Amino acid sequence: MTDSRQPSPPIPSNADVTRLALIRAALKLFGSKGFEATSTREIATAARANIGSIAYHFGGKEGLREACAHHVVETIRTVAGPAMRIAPEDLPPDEAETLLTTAIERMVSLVVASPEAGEFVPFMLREVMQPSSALDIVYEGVFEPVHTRFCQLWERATGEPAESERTRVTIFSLIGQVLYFRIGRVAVLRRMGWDAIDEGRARLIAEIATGNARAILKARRDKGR
Amino acid sequence: MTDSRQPSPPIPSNADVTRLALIRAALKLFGSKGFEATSTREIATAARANIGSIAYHFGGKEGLREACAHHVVETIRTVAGPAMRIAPEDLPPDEAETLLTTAIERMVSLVVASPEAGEFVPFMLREVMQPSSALDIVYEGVFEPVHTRFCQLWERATGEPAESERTRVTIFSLIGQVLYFRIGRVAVLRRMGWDAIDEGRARLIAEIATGNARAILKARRDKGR
DNA sequence: GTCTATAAACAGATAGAC
DNA sequence: GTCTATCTGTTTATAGAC
Repeated sequence: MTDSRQPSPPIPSNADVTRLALIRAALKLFGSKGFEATSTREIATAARANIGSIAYHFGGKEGLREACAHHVVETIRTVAGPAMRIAPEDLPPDEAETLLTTAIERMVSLVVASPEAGEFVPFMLREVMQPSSALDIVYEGVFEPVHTRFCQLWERATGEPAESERTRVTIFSLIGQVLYFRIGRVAVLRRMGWDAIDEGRARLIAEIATGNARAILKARRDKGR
Repeated sequence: MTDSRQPSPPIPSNADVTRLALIRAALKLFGSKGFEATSTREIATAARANIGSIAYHFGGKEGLREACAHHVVETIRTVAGPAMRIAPEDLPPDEAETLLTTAIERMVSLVVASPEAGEFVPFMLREVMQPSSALDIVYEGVFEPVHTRFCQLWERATGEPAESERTRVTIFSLIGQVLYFRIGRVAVLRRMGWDAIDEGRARLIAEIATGNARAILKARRDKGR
């Protein structure tokens, strides 16, 4: 009935709609409450589907978790892919620095954004805190490529080898300073006396995070001489 | 029977031993697996106590969580208390900077240390990720005082007001860069090709974290002129 | 205080009607 | 594909013996 054979943009079938609704609801609940704390009934209700549909589409709760991981990877690949593909060779140091700070700014937006895309981050953070079958998917699909990319930009900006221990650990510290604004969100809100992180506050955070990165970059360059 | 009336060092009764064993086991399990994913039976077995003892001593699972929070606060207060009480007034900038970097080094040891004290950190991070009745206890007992302390040292080192938005956000970024080595531990291990974080690796992380702090400090001081 | 038995609620998985 | 009824196991909390 709804089948019109278009090759390029596939028309979402009725089943696909249910499937996606389940993934979206699960992603949100897994991220905010945790996998074990979320019941399949809760997910089905939030997705306006029935409990049986989880078993039908994903084989079970664990399968749904993995489907969520794939969905996160695919979505991030779509939005961040183009920027990731710019070859780092032949980049002058100051352009590499600009790309790096821009990447940090984007990360702050993603991490701090309340709804929509921001749901991905808690899910991934929980996966990495408590490795499961879905960790490999998000690690290889997001963590590893993003970290590697940052390391390459760092090399172009400072001259330090991208894969040296020092560079890799430094990049983790740079990423960590941003991610904490999601993990410790309630502590941040309470300590700052904020009720939410609006755009202006997100800009302040981004400004400080990129400022930090530039300061560290500068210190390393000066030392390298 | 075991009651010898010594006022200062109270002899631990049989009940106190069970109580502490339960808290310790729960702290470890809540931290590593999460509150909901941990069953009371599991805790009782790990503590070599019976299930009923949790209801008896803490009223239930939720009460045990709060007892864990109090235990964490008390322990941290004992070990970090003395350093926290050094008055920040009249501190010359370079001494404030030294105190700040020393505090970061200690935080790295605590965060990266696998067993013992390191069990506190995952517990607190989970609490802050998913606020519960125990969050207030750890927030007011640890998060808030530590953050405030860092802000005061920052003021002495840079001249920026301790309670300005900029300072408070900066301190969060400084703390976040360290905490991520616990949250993203498995990602760090995998990306670094490490099987564990031994003392030498912990020193590398501490060196980079303190180096970052000094670089940011320097940039801010230069800008302030 | 310790320990066991049990109650009442809830979990995820499954079979089968539609 | 959707939806419901049900099975089986597990959960926390509780009552009561010792």
